[in-house]
Amino acid sequence: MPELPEVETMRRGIRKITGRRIHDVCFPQLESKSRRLKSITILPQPKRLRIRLKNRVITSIDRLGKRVALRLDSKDTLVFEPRMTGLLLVNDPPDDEYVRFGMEFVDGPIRFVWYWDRRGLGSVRLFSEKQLATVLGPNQLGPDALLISVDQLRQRFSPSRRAIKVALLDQKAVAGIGNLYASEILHLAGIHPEKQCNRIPHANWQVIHAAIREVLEKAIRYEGSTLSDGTYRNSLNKTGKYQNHHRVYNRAGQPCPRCRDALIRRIVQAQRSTFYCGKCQRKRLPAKSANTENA
DNA sequence: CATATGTCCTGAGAGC
DNA sequence: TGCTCTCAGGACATAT
Repeated sequence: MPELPEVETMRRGIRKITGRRIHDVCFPQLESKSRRLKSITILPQPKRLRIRLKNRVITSIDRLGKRVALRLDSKDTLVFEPRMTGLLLVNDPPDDEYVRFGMEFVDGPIRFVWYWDRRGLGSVRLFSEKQLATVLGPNQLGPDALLISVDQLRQRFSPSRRAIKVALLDQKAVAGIGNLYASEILHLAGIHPEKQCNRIPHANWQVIHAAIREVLEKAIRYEGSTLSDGTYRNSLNKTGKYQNHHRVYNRAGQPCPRCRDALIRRIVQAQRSTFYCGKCQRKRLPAKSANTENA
């Protein structure tokens, strides 16, 4: 489930192709005889895509939320969208049916970049400048989770009646946060995932903002999370390490790492699992006791 | 308009 | 053993 940290790790893993010329591209899945898998979305059609990519120079590599964007000297942008199981792998062509797309480079340290995708929910798409602006412009994608300011966060979230966990997943509100990191962020911030945005006190947005940065930056340092299915890998096909630092995700029934007392709970919000500590993340503040100063 | 739900896809694992 | 079923959650389409 590549989210911001995993996609940022992919971007860094291929950044040495910046300035390099695409010698050729290929579509291994389409060329293999295995008709078992559905094809991923490739736009435009492979034949036309190859014409527009061949001999183009990559001028820069950006991340757009959970997507990797290669800017070309033609002003086109090649966008990889991994969704659930997509990966960008470097060199060693993995010899299996899930390799969907490849780029070859003649010079530089990286000879090949591969787009691999088991479930095939992801896509490889080439956009003109104009297309990119309409498909992935500021109206479709909110500020990046690592760049958004406290005020932007508050302005975009606090009017909403949605639960904070559900709102954090909305890429139009803020780009890059997915199901795993939303739970992690809210646990660090001490906010109940079902708390409605419009009932979150003004000052708490600063806490949430800080938690977003802290969780995502640490996850990037550990090169993302490889879950028990082992799917996610960095560009060298190595597992991420942040799963060893998860506070709540997939830890239902285990003691909360903060209070070391209550057990992590799992609930479902918008058909997705949410994990939290009922003690550290209260929906309402504990009732004030009149007897606390009794001595 | 805001918000909620359904859909796609594959492999793993459960249950019988 | 081998079948059916459920689940995982990215983004988007459709419904309320």
